[in-house]
Amino acid sequence: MTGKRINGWQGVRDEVLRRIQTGQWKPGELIPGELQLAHELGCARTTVNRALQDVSDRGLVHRRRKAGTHVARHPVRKAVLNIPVIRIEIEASGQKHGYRLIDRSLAVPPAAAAARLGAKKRARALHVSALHLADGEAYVLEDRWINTSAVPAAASADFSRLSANEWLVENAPFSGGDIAFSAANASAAEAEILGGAPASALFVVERSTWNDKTGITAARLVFAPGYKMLTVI
Amino acid sequence: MTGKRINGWQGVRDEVLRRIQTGQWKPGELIPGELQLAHELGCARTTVNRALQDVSDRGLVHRRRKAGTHVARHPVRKAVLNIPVIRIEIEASGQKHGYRLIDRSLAVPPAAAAARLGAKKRARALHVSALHLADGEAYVLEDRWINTSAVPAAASADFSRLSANEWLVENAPFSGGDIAFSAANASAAEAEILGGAPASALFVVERSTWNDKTGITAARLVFAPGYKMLTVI
DNA sequence: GAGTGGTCTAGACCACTGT
DNA sequence: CAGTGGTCTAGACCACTCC
Repeated sequence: MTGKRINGWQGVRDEVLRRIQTGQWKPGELIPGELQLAHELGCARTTVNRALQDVSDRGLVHRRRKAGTHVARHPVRKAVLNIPVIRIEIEASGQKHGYRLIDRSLAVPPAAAAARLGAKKRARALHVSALHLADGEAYVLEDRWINTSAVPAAASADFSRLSANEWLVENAPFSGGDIAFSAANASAAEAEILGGAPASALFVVERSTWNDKTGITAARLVFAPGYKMLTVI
Repeated sequence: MTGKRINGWQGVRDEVLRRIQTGQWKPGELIPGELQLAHELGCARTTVNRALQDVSDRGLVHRRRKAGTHVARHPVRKAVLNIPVIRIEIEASGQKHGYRLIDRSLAVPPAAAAARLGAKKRARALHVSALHLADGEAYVLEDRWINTSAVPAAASADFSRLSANEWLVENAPFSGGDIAFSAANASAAEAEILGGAPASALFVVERSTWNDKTGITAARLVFAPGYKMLTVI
């Protein structure tokens, strides 16, 4: 007994985090094995294993069989971004969600969008452009291409009341996707719709999703001036 | 036996994901209990529990004692951003990291920065401004305030060769922090240093970190034009 | 109160990898 | 080859919460 009270695997994790934060275990250093820690802290090895896997997931230690567990030299902090449906994001902040469909048409997407959809050249896809509002103010402009050969049902959805964003979540399951965050100067049209001066800096999110290697949709979300995306480490 | 081969808890997780993706289990629906699933898949309840916790962490199901496990109605996708030390980020992409210290001085921080540091009014803090380069090209401008009462050792670090970013990782452990991502128009000075037209849109990251409620540092990272931050879902 | 998930345990075997 | 983490198991008890 060390006199310390450890409360479950989260308690073990916190103790490990404390030893790293206080410098008791320094970067690059080998920490005791699971069995030894379990004995020291008075719990089963399984519990220590669970705790250390959590610390490893956070990037604070590296674990290798036979080599043991080492404190990371260059901890790679991980920030988890929650990506909810836009309506929910707005409502979660206590605001009223508004929605206005701007365009819905079948057309040949530009090369960049076609590539992200994995569609054939000159194949037509469904284009949906819409504005989301929070308490009546422009919030984000959604410009989206949908691969109708992968999601045929989309051809008969009208998107005038339910956004493509939300419709897809409920009707087009996906197995993976990628996201890019960047900044862009507002085009004249974007400045007109979103408000703010022409060429003002806008926060842009580009998402592609696919299901089993088949492209489903590619969206470009342009947020109104002043938007910040927040999270914690 | 169902004739299905399940390979460990990750196999169970994949099977659960498959059933959600294919719509076999629909949004809002109650899925079988752990014991029943364990029996169906031919493994121990512990294994099913491990798998379902992983699926829950991804936001695809909600679990409540007594109520059981339900498929989420509005799955909140989570994107994990890796936040490495800037030098490592540049070197990981195969480029050569360059570094130029622009300013290092003790001064009274502006109100916004002071608030993020949790410092007293009119208290002085250490200001460090530096440019990081990738293969000789401007990459990101780092503008940072350090709370010297929380990290006294910083006062004697010179930051001319090792960036404050990296020095702090090794010398000032922290327990938490927050990050904000946004877009901003380049100031004249920023355009001059980073290249690109005046007022071009720049990607901005603002970080604050603290240790046990004591503010450590507040940094504003302004990336060169065209920067994109990528991740997967 | 009863049912479900959350966690702990002790033991076992496997998988990887440094020496 | 040997040491360490990765995982599975069966059983147990606890904690929460819906009815």
